[in-house]
Amino acid sequence: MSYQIELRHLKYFQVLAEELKFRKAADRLFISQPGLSRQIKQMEEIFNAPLFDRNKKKVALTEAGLYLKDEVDFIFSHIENIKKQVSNINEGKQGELRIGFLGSAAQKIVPEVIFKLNKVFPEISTNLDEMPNKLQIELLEKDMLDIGFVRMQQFNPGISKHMIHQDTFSLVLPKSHPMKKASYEAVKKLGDEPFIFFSSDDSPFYYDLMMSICEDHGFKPKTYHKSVNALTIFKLVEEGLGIAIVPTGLQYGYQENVNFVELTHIPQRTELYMIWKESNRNPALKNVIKLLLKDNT
Amino acid sequence: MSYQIELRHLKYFQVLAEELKFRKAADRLFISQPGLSRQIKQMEEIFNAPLFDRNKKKVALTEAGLYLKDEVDFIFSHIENIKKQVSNINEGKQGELRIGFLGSAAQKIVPEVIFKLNKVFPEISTNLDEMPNKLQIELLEKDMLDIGFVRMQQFNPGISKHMIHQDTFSLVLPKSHPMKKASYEAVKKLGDEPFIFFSSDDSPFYYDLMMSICEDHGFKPKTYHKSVNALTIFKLVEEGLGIAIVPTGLQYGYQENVNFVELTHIPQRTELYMIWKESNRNPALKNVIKLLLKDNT
DNA sequence: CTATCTGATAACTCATGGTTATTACGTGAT
DNA sequence: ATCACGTAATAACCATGAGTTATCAGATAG
Repeated sequence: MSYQIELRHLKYFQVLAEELKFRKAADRLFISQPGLSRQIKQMEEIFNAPLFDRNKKKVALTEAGLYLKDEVDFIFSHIENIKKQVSNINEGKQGELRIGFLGSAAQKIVPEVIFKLNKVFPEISTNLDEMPNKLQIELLEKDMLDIGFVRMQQFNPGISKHMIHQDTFSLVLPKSHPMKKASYEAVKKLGDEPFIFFSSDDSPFYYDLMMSICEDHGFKPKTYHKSVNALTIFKLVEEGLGIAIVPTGLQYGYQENVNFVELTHIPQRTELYMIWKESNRNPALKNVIKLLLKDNT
Repeated sequence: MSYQIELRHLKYFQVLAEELKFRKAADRLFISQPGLSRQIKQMEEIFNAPLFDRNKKKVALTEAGLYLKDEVDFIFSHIENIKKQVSNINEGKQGELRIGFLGSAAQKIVPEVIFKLNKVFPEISTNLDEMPNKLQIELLEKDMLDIGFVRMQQFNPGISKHMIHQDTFSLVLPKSHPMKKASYEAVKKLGDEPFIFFSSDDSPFYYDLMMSICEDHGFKPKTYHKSVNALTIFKLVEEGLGIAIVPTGLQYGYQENVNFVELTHIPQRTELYMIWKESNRNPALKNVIKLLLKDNT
């Protein structure tokens, strides 16, 4: 065992694997091309396997190199997290949780969870960001997020879920609209009105659910406007551009300008899940999960 | 950002964290004590946090250092696995699976699984080891095992399971024993006979299940001999030292010297689970899991 | 109060990562 | 062809910093 592998090697490998050009990679690393060549060569000796095919024409990753690239990316992202964590602990915090959540959970549920969390772990700080389902999953997978709050049905393997809240849907109507809570009869009556929905791109499942409500009542909604943002939707309803169906929980704080009519009788419910990645090594997360599982058994 | 962290630092830290003595750690690392001192100091600068308390009296890990130790151990074990994996891929193998299994699955089930596996992934090599439940879990957690075959009920979080096989129990009786398959009446009849069981240490759940069978029939078994090993149990039965209850699947290959009487009417069943750690990054494992989940949906 | 631990500091040296200069080979344009 | 401009590998040199030895300052123990 002549040499020892170092992070330097891995960093060089990582950049070269991205650029697939020694010159370009060397420039990005602020070293000379021969220097990089030598280090990569050394690395291949250590691993006892070629990592790049040099066909005099092109530099390409070998099978082994392809595998290694993923792992190296993982290692560096992991080390980055460790650094943050160490400095957190050093500053007296137990750790930091990076939390993503849907706008539709921002009003009531997420604040409640954070409040509870803070009561039990006052030394854990949080970093909250509103974002759509899809992005949450993506960042979770990359270890760039610790906890997500999403509405969806299917989850990739390696993602754990815990149902936080089940909610009915509510109609959102302009103040001027003839239908009121008291005079409510049926969704069917609204078949001709234009609907405003959440964008389907970010959470197709949620969109399908909305559609199923309308379908159950025998009509296909006309949709002229979509938005990812609840406030925007309310604004549009307020302006008389259409009506909407949203999770009932969203009404907190918005009752002034629009009317809410809860649809308790229809079967559809929306479930808010707290999700996290099984393999996430953030110790703060581990504590939270432990607490969560103890609470609900 | 003055310096860059290197694996060297982490290795030194790891050893010092174990020894908690600069001299001793330096000796183990084959470097001089001042060299180690300097590298650790540098490391603390990089992390911007003290990792050791030096009280003029004793060297001890700080809170942050304690956390880091775990992570560093993880990183090195991970890199070790990566090295093996890279050399595997380089040698044409898709990868290697380290598989642990109970003796009671060795006869029929594990070979069948391996056979299927080999048909789909001939380039994945395996490394099979018989071991008790407990050890499998332990090695799995440490990423020293990829797949386990266990009989148990509860699993730690982070461990995934998949039921492979459900089996009835069978009585194991000496050839000379009056009770035969044909003449079978009830387990109760055996209340006075001495029983031979699997050791309770390694799988308390399994032991409890055995007990419940006897309990259901109104007796508490007398047990003089225990063993982890099925063959040993059969041998003891053969020698007339008692009778046993084992998963029916175990009889394959052993019918010569003892009689098996399958207990189809009692409710107890034993379930063999294939288990793995969610966060295991072995790509060969990922392939196998994917196949497994596709098969059974 | 000495003998012997401990870890930190200071000054030196030498291995090796990174450098420049050069070679060798490919491609594409003229 | 051959010239200009790519690519990466090789060789020889340089200089940074990891590891060295020597020493110091406290703590502990006989």
